[in-house]
Amino acid sequence: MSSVTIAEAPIPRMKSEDRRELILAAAAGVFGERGYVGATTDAVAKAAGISQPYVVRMFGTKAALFQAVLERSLDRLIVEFRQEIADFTPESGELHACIGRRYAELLSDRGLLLSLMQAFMLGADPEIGPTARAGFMRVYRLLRDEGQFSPEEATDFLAGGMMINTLVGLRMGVDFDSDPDVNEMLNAAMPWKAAILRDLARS
Amino acid sequence: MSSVTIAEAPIPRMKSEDRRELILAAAAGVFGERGYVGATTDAVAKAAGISQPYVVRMFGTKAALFQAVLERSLDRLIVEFRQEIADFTPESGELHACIGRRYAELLSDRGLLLSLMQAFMLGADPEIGPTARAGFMRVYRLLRDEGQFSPEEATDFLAGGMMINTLVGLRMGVDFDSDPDVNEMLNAAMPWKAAILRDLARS
DNA sequence: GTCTATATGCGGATAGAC
DNA sequence: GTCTATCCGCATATAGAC
Repeated sequence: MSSVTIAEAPIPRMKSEDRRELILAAAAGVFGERGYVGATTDAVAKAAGISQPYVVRMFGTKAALFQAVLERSLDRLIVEFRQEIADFTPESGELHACIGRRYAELLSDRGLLLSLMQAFMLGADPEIGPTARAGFMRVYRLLRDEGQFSPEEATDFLAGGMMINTLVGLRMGVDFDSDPDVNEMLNAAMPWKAAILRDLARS
Repeated sequence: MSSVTIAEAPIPRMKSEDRRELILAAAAGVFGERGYVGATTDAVAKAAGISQPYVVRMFGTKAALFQAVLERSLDRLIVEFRQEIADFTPESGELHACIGRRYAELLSDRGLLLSLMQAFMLGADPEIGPTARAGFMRVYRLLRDEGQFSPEEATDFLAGGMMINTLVGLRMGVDFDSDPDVNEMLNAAMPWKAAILRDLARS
């Protein structure tokens, strides 16, 4: 009979706070993969397992979503660096090497690094530009003030980071490591653990 | 009378070869500014002073246009580097510093560096990715084989380049140099001529 | 060689039900 | 809290005239 209760479609409900985090994580991946403009709210929605209008509903606009992703990525980066600085003891080796290792570990969330890098390319955008510049300087100041880096040490460190970001952006190592030159280059660029990048790359 | 010859609208004709170069130059700027997806063929057309369909007509598709821009940017970069290596004499100082200066001068065509960098972020794209990776390796090999850089020297040099590209992408120095930290950082990142970047930035 | 007009598809955003 | 349906604008690409 029509009054029989049929198994209802499982509509997963969630506290909007949790849902928000879920969307942000998905969005970081999509923005990192396709860039700000190339990413669609629909792709984010699919990655988060919800409907496209709901993504927009939660953040108002795609631009606002991107800003939120950017903020989150930066916060997480800074938390990691700060903790490495706090945990640091002279026996661990050199501080910049330790932070470098920590940075390399962040590669496990490729979206984090790439969404940041995408933002760094959008300096001309009137809304994103200022946020991106301010974010970059936050990292610089952290290294200098809390990490006791000299300006030169800080910029050298950042240069290495931008190099790694670029290599991640290029998807180096994915299906390219048949070329011995690539491996030579990757090893030189990341004495730490080119291995890690290689592992992560297959995805 | 209707047969009187009125001054006709000046329709500038050109050899398609010249027109092609004109479009490529305009496109490099637009792609650099807005990214591959964000750039519109219409914006390129306007920058080149022609109609949108004509842009498409000449290159077939937007993707093909981007590939052409990428190729052109890389070729120009490599020509510059190669010449600097050829002109090099021990009295000029250190080779990597000379090439660095040459790189800094390329900043005058911001589109060149930025369109390259945009391509480097598109490694996930099935068409652009391979071209971008191959291009990056071309530069690496040039430094190593013709410039006699060790792998470590080459990657360090490239890291500095990626840092500069990032700063250009961020439009650092444009309306941000009221912050003394920014100037400190820029000076550390580019002992060469932070001044040049500053000049170029206003545009 | 270059344009105008336009077809077509896609993506962000809104309305409103459940 | 979450969905379906849908509007609307924009951008690539095509057709075809000059």
